[in-house]
Amino acid sequence: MNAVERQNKIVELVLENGTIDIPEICELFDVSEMTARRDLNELDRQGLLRRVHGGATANLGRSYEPSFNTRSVKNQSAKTAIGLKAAELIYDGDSIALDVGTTTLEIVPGLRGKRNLTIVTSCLQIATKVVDQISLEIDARLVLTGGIVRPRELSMIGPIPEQVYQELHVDKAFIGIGGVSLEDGLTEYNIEDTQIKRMLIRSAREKIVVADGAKFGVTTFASVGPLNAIDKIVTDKSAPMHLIENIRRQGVEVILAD
Amino acid sequence: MNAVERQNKIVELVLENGTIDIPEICELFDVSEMTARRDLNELDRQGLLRRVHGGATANLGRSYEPSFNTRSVKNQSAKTAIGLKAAELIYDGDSIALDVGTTTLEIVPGLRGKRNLTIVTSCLQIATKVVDQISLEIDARLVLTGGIVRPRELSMIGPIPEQVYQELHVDKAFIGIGGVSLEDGLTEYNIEDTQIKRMLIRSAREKIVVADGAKFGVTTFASVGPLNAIDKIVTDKSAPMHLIENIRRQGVEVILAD
DNA sequence: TATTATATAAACAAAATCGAACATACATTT
DNA sequence: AAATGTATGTTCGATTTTGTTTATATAATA
Repeated sequence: MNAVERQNKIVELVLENGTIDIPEICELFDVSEMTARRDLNELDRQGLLRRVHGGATANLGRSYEPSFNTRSVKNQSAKTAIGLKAAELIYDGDSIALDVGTTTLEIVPGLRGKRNLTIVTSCLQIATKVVDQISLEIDARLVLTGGIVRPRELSMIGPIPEQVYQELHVDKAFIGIGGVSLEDGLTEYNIEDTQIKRMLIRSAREKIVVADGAKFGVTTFASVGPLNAIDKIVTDKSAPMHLIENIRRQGVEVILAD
Repeated sequence: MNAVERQNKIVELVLENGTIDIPEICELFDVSEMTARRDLNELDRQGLLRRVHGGATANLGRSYEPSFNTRSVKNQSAKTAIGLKAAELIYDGDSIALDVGTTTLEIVPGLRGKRNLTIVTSCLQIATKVVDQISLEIDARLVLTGGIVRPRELSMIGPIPEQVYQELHVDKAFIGIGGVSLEDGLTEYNIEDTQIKRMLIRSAREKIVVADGAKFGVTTFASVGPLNAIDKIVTDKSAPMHLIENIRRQGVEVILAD
């Protein structure tokens, strides 16, 4: 077992149990305390966990966003279903923007077979997936916003994408979000994201949020906008029914994936 | 069992188990450690897995590499050497721009270990490779220009990258090129590329062309600029000596990789 | 607060791993 | 047959990772 493998397992364990301590690591992987410490320090540096005296804990504060890989596992099947359902809203010839996120990423497989799309995104991972799965020349045109690449999300931020979104106009924007609540509207983990999401929303004729049920009733760090800033929400049946009803009364169409 | 066959099996195993180590390969295929290492290094270079100390781990999300790969096996070892040599021109703290190309792509491995870099590129493939190989948060900041993604080269073109290059200024630009000749200077296959390359050259304090020997004495379709628009050329020993001498006389420093 | 137990980082040592250089074997080309 | 090219193995110094020791820092408890 090499270092990388061991560190991955440590992260898994921490995410599962919420915490880990040095002796536990020593025993599990048969390494010295020093190695265990070095691993934890490195993982803390990478932001994958939080180092504490004697061990480490999961890194799940309110303004902390779980890293892409970690997040994508959670609720995966719901997200896949939501992504496919959302893709049904896209027609041949549409220009669409795909926001950063694990749910928006799941829209990509649903694009197969659609013709003459223009896809705008500020997420490197989505771009890669589009290139992998779609025949670009014939069926789609891919536009990247550019910007400073954030290491974990592989999203691009800064003045470049803001300016680009200001100048581009798409038919439909699909927006990923950290939390959806009646009181606080749409909220996001990261303040840098909120600005881009706002521009994205402004640049689109139709604004569609994709969010699995676990996001409902949740408020995260930074506000993106009120609920009525958007037109539709695509979610799954695990979303609380009373919240859905309430959101619908505010004029937002809520679509449920099965 | 030949090398290719063995390497295919290794990739399969890694995809299946998520990881593999050197002794495992030695035993399974009855080869020396050195061969196992060479295989893993080669597969890492191809992007089929990620090399780590003691073995390799799976590398997801890069399945578009092979198509690119088949195109560019030619002069690969020369390009690798040129890339490494060119990387030696980069110092800690530098901001650099990496142009589209198979040779510029080979600069990326040479960036390992350098600190505090800012890397600007309009090539999706280079971006992916940087993300895979460099520890972004600490060692480098990656900026993508954005733009319309060209299906085959995975480079970005159009008004967005032109504007971005106009507004950014880097210490060193590394430029890939289709042909270098005394009469016609620097030329490129594609007219869309020339405009971007010109902006790139203008935005950099030091302009460095990377080109294997086969590009010398060659004129392709569209002109990028005269030879004296650049400061240095990094190439290999297969470049015709009389041309090199002549280029040097024009005040362009020519660096030979071994 | 003072004391004790535990955890920590730094420095050094040991082990594993690495890659460069060269050697060998075999196939292909000239 | 000779020359060239390719794949592989071997050796060895360099590098990376891990372990051990020790002085210091931190937490728990009296």
